[in-house]
Amino acid sequence: MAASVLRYENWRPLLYNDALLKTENRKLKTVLMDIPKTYDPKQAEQHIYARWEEQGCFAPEINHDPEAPIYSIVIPPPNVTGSLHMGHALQHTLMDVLTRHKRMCGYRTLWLPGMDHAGISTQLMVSRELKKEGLTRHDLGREKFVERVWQWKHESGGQILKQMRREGASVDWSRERFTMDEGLSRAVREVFVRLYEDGLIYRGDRIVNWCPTDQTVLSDLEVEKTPQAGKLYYLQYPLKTTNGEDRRITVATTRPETMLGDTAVAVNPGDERYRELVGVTISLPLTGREIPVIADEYVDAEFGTGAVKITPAHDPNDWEMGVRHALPQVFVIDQHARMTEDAGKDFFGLDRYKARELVVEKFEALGLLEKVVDYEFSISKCERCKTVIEPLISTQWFCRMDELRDRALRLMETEGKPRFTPEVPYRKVYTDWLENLRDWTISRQLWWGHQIPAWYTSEGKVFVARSVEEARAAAGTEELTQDPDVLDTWFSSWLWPFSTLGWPDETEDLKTFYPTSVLVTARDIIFLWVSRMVMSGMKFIGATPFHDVFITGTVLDKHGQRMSKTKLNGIDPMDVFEKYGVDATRLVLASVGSTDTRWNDNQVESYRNFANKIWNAARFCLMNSEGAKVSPDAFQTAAELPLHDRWILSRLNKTARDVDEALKSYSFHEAVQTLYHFFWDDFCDWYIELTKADVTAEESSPIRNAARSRLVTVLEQALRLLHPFMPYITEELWQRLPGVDEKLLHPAYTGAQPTIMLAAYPQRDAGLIDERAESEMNAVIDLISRVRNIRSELSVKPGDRVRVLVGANDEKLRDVFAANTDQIARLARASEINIHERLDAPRASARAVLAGGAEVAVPLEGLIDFAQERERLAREREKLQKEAAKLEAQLANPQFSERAPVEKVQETRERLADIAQRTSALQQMAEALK
RNA sequence: AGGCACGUAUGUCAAUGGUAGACGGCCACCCUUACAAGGUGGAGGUUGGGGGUUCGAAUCCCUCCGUGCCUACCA
Repeated sequence: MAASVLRYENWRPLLYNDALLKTENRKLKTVLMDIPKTYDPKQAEQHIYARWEEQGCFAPEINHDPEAPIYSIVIPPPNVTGSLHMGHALQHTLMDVLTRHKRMCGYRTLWLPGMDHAGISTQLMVSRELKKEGLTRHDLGREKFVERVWQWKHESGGQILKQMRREGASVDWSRERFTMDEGLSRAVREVFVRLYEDGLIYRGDRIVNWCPTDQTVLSDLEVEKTPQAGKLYYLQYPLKTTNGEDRRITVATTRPETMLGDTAVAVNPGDERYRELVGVTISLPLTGREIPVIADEYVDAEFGTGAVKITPAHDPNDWEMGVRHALPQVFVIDQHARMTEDAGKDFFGLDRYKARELVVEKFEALGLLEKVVDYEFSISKCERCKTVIEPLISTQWFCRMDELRDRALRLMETEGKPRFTPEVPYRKVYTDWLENLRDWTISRQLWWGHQIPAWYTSEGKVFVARSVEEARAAAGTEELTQDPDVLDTWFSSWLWPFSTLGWPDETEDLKTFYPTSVLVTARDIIFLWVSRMVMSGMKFIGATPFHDVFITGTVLDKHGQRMSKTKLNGIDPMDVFEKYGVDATRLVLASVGSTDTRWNDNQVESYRNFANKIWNAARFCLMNSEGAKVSPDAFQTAAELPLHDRWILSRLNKTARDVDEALKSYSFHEAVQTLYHFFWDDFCDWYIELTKADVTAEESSPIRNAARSRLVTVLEQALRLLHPFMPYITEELWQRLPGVDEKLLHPAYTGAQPTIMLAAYPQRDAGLIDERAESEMNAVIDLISRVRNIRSELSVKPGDRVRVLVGANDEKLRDVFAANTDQIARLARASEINIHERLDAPRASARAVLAGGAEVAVPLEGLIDFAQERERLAREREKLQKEAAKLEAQLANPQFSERAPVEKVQETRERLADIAQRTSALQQMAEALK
């Protein structure tokens, strides 16, 4: 029976139809007792998401308030090849928290999902599949290959989107985008043409990072540098002398094979050792070529021998020097990293590393190898396939960045946009990088991607156009060949915030949701992506693409290492969901926020326990919910409300206030802490316990039902506060509360099916924050805690009742205790509470001092060891005296009272006075024991 | 090499220059009718070392040690 009751679709009408609510069905409690004692996250995770999706809760259209403020986020598009890792889970959690929060606040909310076509990764992935069939992409040809990639995408791409559903990500699937969609491709072509027409895109010969495996150029940002233990070879080059004298110049190199392409040796112009050699000719060994010695400031006289071999065709720095000195370029290495014909017949066709060995061998044979030393240097590798990069000269397309860069920098300077969180250090990181920006190599020698919209005539004349038709018209001929290269993947990603909204058309979405509210992303793509989006946004829309940028921390493994596929130290978020539930995992991730954090299962476990605590608190409320109803009126009888009710209202409103402020400043950790403590400490530990007496009464009565209604009403508010962080459990429970209906929805969503995700997020009501209730409640809590403390220290059996004697000078305090004797007696397990102005307790009592100077005694004839008890009191006094000493020293310092703010001095005096009072009370108690 | 962070309880992390906290773990006692994934109570810190500024420093400055990240170059 219980199992069917718990089904989402049918349990609510079954339990809470009006008839049941009216008739006080006795069976209700029995049925509800069958709610399991532990929360099973999987059950909720299975059905709830689909329901939200079916009802269209994620789309901004659900909000029908024309005046609603706008909140929008575009997802950093994950690679189509990717599957969910911790970094995604972290970002998605934060974006979902923000989105759900704003949605519940009545904003018209859009969180737009989508994917990136990920040029190199995807092409590699499909090529690898082909390899299994014994094919290469060249066997298929370009068209068939691209078709095959699309097929792969449809069949197995986008795993991550399914996983996002499990995460509870409230993205609008109706607006899902892919960077290779027709719409986005059109935006890419439009941007390319406009930049070309503005003279910002050009084609030219440059030395570039070439990946010999992937057969494509890579941008600097796609290259990773790794330290490498290698060798430094000292090669001697004979100088051409008129008198036939054997003179040599020694150069040091890590890549001897490139000497075959040397066209000069450079020295620093200020270097005395070589001054007279500048201009002298060298006969380059193994080649028979003659090359000059030149002088250039770039050369560091301190390093190596102070003389550098120059290979303009195969080294970026040498290339630049070659340009400065008009040196010839000799190509000795080809695109497959093999030696060319120009390297000489001994080397032609050799792999670069084989060639290196052979060069060294030959130098040694010639007696020109001076020495070889061990040397550690960093080597450039392809980020994707880890092949060592070969710098090569080739014709590529470039984008000039100066103008774009300047606008982005000005935006930061004048408006402080985008606003980075954490501002330190990312604002500086961002601007520093922009200031040193170089031109962007945008062409890639791949097949998968946006083919460059440039066409060539048979004479090689180029026409850049939005379409082949446009190009033909411009060229006046049908005989055009399109540039075979595709654009860097980032050339579509950098348009993401507006291309996804329909640009270049002036769509409603673009007008409504651009600029987006915030970008949540990882720090390693601040340059690759964030800065470029700002530049494109400024250029093409004239406005920043996002107001805020939140940079997440990194989830590390337990040794503080980055999680990575190669290290196999990654933790799969899906496994964690499976083990602890999505909601618990989300709390951990929300707590991570912007700090680097080592992953720790204990943390998830503790939040799993928290979810269970919520479950059981709700279970208790439901078991005692006959005659109760969630209602804003539950607290309307304000004047007569008991202390604990006024107190929980105050706590609730402070919590709403604090969570709101925390989220405003992206302090996710603080928001989680606030909610955790409110729910567990305030609501469970105290409120439920304090209201239990009324709520669990056997017989129905107006008092009982009112107390029950207040209880479920507070619970309902708490669930709403928790919802953005823990969407599943809150929905699961919310649906079961009595009296939950469409009236609880935010006004912007009236008419929608009742769901907590469209309920109004609790806003602080300053009028309900009640400092007096809080301080009175604190006094009661303090008293109960002290009695519990005494019981524990003196090993009083839990079942034994004790007498509690209270002495308080303050009449108001006595009134507070008097008004709550039943509560105190119940929670402290006391048989009676006697409150007097002065404490008058039997000698055989355990005593304690409360905050505010009240005293409490628990008579324990036979249990008290007088000496031990005196010692206990002495220890406590000692603690206080230590603190008092510190405060006294502070006050004794004349500088303190002179320079510290008046309130601080006053506060210190009060604290000291309080301590003095408590100390003397403890003293008297000790006396009483003699 | 330069730059930027970080270093707090046994672990993971908090703390506008003003009483150093939370969670987990640990110890003791309790299956008290929402919850043992729980309850009650408790132990545990010269905030990496040293110096300085200040009435007052985990917080600001200097320095050393350790860790991480970024950028550039390394012929």
